[in-house]
Amino acid sequence: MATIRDVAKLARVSPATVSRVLSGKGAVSEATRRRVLDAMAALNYEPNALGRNLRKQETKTVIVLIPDIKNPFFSEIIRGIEDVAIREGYTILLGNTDNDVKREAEYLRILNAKRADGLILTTARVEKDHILALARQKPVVLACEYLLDADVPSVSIDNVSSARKATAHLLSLGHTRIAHLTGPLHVIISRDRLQGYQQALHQHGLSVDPALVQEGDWTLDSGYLLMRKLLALAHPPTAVFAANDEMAIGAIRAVRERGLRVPDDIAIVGFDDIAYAAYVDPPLTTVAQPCYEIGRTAMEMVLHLIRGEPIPQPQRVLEDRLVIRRSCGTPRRRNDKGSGARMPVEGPIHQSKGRGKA
Amino acid sequence: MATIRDVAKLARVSPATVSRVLSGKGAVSEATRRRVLDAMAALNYEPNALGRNLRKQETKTVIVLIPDIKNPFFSEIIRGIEDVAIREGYTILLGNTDNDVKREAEYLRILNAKRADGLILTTARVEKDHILALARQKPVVLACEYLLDADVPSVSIDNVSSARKATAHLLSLGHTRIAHLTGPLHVIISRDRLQGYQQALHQHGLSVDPALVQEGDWTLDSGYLLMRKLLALAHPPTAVFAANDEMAIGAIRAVRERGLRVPDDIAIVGFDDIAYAAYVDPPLTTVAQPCYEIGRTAMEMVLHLIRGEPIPQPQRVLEDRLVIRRSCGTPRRRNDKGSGARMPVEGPIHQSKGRGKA
DNA sequence: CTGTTAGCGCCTTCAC
DNA sequence: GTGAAGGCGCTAACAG
Repeated sequence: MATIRDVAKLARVSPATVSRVLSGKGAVSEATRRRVLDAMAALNYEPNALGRNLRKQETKTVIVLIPDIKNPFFSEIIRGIEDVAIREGYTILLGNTDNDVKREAEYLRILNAKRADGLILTTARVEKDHILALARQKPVVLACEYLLDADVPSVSIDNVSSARKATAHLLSLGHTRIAHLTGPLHVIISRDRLQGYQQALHQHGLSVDPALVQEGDWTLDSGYLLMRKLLALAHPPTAVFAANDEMAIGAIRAVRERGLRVPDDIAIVGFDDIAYAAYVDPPLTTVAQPCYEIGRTAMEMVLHLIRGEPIPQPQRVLEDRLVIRRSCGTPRRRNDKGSGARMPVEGPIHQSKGRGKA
Repeated sequence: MATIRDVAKLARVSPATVSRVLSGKGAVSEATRRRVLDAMAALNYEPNALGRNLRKQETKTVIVLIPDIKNPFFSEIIRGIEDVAIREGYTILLGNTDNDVKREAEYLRILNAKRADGLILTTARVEKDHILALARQKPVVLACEYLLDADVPSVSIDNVSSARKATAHLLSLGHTRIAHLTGPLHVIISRDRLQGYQQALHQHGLSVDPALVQEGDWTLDSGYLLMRKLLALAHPPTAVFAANDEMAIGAIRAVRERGLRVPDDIAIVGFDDIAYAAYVDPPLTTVAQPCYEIGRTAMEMVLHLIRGEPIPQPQRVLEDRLVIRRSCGTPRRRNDKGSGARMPVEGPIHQSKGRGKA
């Protein structure tokens, strides 16, 4: 492979001049510029990033840590991140940690070894203090998550209010025995959603039945398994609010296997509005997060940090939206009298964002 | 950040000795080794990868190009790749190209700029000659895909025979009007699956009705839309073989919206066996690809290439498996007489592979 | 406008 | 067993 010296030699200039042509900075006469360009073309020259990286002490790379690449929710965030990255000449180093703290640590070492200029963390498991310490020295941004009492930049939705909204929706349909399938409770957003659920019940004068709160791990399987547990209860719930769509979909299957129907026997609400939510049967009522937007914003934030610019709004909270489909049905008959067949508003099959084509 | 010189100074040795301790190569007395280690700890030293990369002309990074990160099929492949990568001290640079040739080209440039040591391509759009040229100079491996008459290492399943098998299954249930939802036909695996579908029909003495073959783009939406088209036909099909699960799931929704039932009115078979396949209603009959295995193998292959070792089996074809669930039902009544209610064999809800936990 | 010089941090000879 | 020297490819500062 040709180096900058080879190009310089062929164009009969110094390496510095070639570098100037390359970067576009510094004055170069049109004539020599031509010569250099020709030489580059002739040698099929591609600047070696390794030399440049070392010299400039930067890699134009950002690490993105996600706990579970199989969750489509994260795919969409990654798309948002990557679109901005590409536009700005950056590359993303994907770290799928599978919820393994050791693997997370591995990627943090890569950051420290200067292999990347910044880091985007989504629902990480590293300890708060560790993140804080890291964020003091390196560009770090939290996506979908935030740190209490800390000023690490973050983008997310208000999970408490969203969960409250979702639960309130079930309450408004007449449900009083509402279960909640939580995410792993060591993750703050799981706790936030749990809190929103509790708030909604309390506001309705209801108390929280601990038997109806089950901790899952976001997967289809855990939703399925936990729902079976709930159905085995002496007093099973009439509605379920799952902390993400995958668990909700798993729950639907469990309900159906039991010979019951959604929403007639059990109403279900999910969270995230992944693409499948509109395609399962019945289509899932869920809280739509602006995933793509979250990704975009997170990437823009690290970029600011990397460039030493101030971040306009370091703690960004984006809007979510309750998408009502069929999985929670119409208002529930209050034990005896019907309430008329009101058609629920149906959410869109999908929202096309970015450059997706049907 | 401390450099190797700082450590050397503190340990009162030369940088060379520190380097020796770091790499474990070259003899160092136990006493000085201790001193160096202590100095490293004291300074919280982390070797700068940039310097090392430049010196050694390697980055321990492999680029993985995928056309669509939202497709869960690829997520699983990535997991396989990453697990091997981590184990071998490599990192993956994820390139989600969204089927954009320009974006692919961008990532190939990164490879040429020495920012990565190798490349794994999954169903890429770059021209064959371009890939060939690249593969001659750099470690390149194809996953899920292969190049005709070329010796670029690849791992995939035999898509022709799998598709034949899937279609034959529908034929064996008594269907004769079987539609096929293809992937984008510029991708070789789409053409292979189409070919398998055609072969099965021919072997059954049936001809292919062009109206029943529709080209999609792997997405839920395209499956939905194409199925609507098929249902609008004067003679709609009684069965559909979709080239992937997402399109199959989209198709199910279209069928149901039309007031028809799966599999009673229309039988559906998918391809890939993504996690959702077992969770939709009815659970999807599909061809299970060993995604994780494909990923693992692909990564092992690039590593061989990078290390200049020979690859045991450069053209690897892995086993697939038809997973029979409920979406294609029991043998079809031949117009008039019933055929007894035979229960279909039900596939597993999911296969747990790797370190996934329920 | 262009060339020379001097490293970025590391590893690998080659001496001793 | 250890140190000194050189250079991977590039760019920034300084001369001219």
